[in-house]
Amino acid sequence: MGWSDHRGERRGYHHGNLREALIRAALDLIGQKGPAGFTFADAARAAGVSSAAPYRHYRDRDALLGDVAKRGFELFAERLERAWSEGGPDPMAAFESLGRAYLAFARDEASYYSAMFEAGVSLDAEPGLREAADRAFASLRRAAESVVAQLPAGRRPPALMMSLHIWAMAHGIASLFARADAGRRPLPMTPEELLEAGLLVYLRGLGV
Amino acid sequence: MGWSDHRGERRGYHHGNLREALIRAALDLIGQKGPAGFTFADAARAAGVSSAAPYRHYRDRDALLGDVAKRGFELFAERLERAWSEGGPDPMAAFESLGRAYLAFARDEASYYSAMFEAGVSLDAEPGLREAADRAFASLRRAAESVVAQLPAGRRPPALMMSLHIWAMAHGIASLFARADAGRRPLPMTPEELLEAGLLVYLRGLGV
DNA sequence: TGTACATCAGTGAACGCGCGTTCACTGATGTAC
DNA sequence: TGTACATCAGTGAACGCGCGTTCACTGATGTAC
Repeated sequence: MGWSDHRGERRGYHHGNLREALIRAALDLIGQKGPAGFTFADAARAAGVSSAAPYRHYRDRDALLGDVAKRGFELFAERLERAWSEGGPDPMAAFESLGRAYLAFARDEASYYSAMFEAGVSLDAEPGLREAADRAFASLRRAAESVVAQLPAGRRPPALMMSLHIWAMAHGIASLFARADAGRRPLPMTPEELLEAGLLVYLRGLGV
Repeated sequence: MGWSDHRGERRGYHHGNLREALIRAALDLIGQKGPAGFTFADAARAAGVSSAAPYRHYRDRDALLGDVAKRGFELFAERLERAWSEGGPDPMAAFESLGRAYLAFARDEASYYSAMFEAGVSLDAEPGLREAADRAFASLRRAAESVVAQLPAGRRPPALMMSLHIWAMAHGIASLFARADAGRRPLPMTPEELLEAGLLVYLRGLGV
């Protein structure tokens, strides 16, 4: 922070916020050309800095990408938790809200989503990455547990399995239909409606 | 074909089967380093040929990748159709077989699956690509129609929507859990069991 | 409050490397007669 | 069946380019006294 904090402009010899600027540059470039479509040098250029400067902050391009993925999962977890909002006003409404938040994130933060799920970043690549990913998944799991708890004791499916199904369907819809992936398939409904309908059918199948 | 057809060995000045050799090289390299992890020059090297040779067959790396994706969809469609085997012996069994075939393809032909869904290849990149992808999807849709037809006329969900749900769940499970993606999440069950359970719940929700 | 000094976060020049691409060429194949 | 010739599918040398990476350096910041 400090003197270079206004709209990210350079102010002198030191950038002052290069780490953040590199993250933003990486997100921009992912948005333009996909997760494989940029280099360390590109990121430096986009941040308005010499090609040697990024080495003060990241070991290499993969470390930068790993940090982007980590921040993505942190943001994702926050968004999902907020949407779930502790199950209120009632579990079904919270559940729908969670699903919409999932797709909204995949669309609005498409570059983050790409770095998290499509860039081939290993969860062990960056300290804290796996924890951040776990935290995001925990939101889904908590929601599943809450729904399961509504069922009579004899007919409760395993909440873990249920949350994996929900995650798979949401991720499947997001990556097949909800990305601006130039040339994907036209749908008879929006991805949000598709996911909502899918989750309703699934929950009915569980007896909810 | 002809004189260089035995196990792909070079036999003289002409390769004789370079196109196929480049495809195989691309698949190998995707398997080793991911869809972004190889270059046109790498493919030439792996095929045992000078770096100028591939230009006789492909405009550039993207054209090669596009061809790989197209062949992948063709193979995928065949496998799905064979698994469905015209709905026999009964629709539910055929349905399960289809699901297993989906995951088996994603695992056994991981390089093809990558080129098809993770390499960012546009469906318009290569003539015939979209048609091949449509044919694969048509298998899923036909299966959905067959299951829908078993329901009483008043309670038939749209088969297109149903097939999109099934595709999304299968793709979600394949890409989140069934890839050897180094560092993914441990599961309480196999991806096949997870998909089978998910489809059963979903179908029960439809009233099947 | 001022000064000296350590540390931090940049610069810019340099390098080796491999990629993409073109080119004139050449060996092998196919075909017309 | 043999020969001449067109075409095809390779070679290998060359090039310009941008990337990754290192290095000695330097300007700015923070802090001890």
